[in-house]
Amino acid sequence: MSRPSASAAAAARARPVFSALGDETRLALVARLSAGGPQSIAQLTTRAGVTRQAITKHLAVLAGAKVVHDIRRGRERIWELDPQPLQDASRALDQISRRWDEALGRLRALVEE
Amino acid sequence: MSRPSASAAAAARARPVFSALGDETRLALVARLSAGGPQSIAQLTTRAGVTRQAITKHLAVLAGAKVVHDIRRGRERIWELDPQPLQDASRALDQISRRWDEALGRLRALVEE
DNA sequence: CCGAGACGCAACCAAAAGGTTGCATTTCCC
DNA sequence: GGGAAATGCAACCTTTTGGTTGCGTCTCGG
Repeated sequence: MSRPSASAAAAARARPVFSALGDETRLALVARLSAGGPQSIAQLTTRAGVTRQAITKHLAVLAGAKVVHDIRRGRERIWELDPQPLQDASRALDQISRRWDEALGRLRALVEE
Repeated sequence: MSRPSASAAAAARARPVFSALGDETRLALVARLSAGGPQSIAQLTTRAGVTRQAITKHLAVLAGAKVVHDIRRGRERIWELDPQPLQDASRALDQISRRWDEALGRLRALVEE
């Protein structure tokens, strides 16, 4: 098995992703990019409820967490989802749950012995 | 299959969890509870780097996201992990990744036709 | 060529977050 | 009984966050 700190380290690495997805606007952006594919800032701003500049800032935060990346094309900037960090974060959460189950099992064994 | 908004709704429900885990101290608390089982505030404060009051506040935030819950026992308050919301969040992230793969596939098909 | 479309940059602002200190309470246990 | 342990409550402070407005720049297309 893994060392005690293995899942904790994985979670720590995923922390920027959690932080980025914790905001409602940003999570909506990710959902949109996930379902609608690569889109420009102007496109992502429509029906977002906030200014284009706000969207730009949010995209920068998401990019900082490696959740999205941009591709410049002419006068526009296309943003695309990066699924890998999301997968990693997903696995990290799963490991935390599993580790808890193990800890619970050990506790029960301790009580019943 | 699910409707277009299915994974988005799941993600939206998981947002409080992401928000809660986005903080370094809180993520460390979750990791500790996950690996070490139920613990009191005093225990969780040791080697945390911040005050007991700060820990108390963080636990309140985690409780708000249903990630932990407390059990009062005598003069102390035991905090325990709640794995279900973490599992749900994990699945939500997974679905976002999958949906992106589908969208990518449709895009490629569109280009190559 | 030149107007409109798509962005970038910077200053500024109000609210929320993270943290601390000080003091009151409740519960153990010698 | 009484001190120490474990917490709760509240006021206060600083930094970060999310958002806006204003203006300049680059690019496409008729």
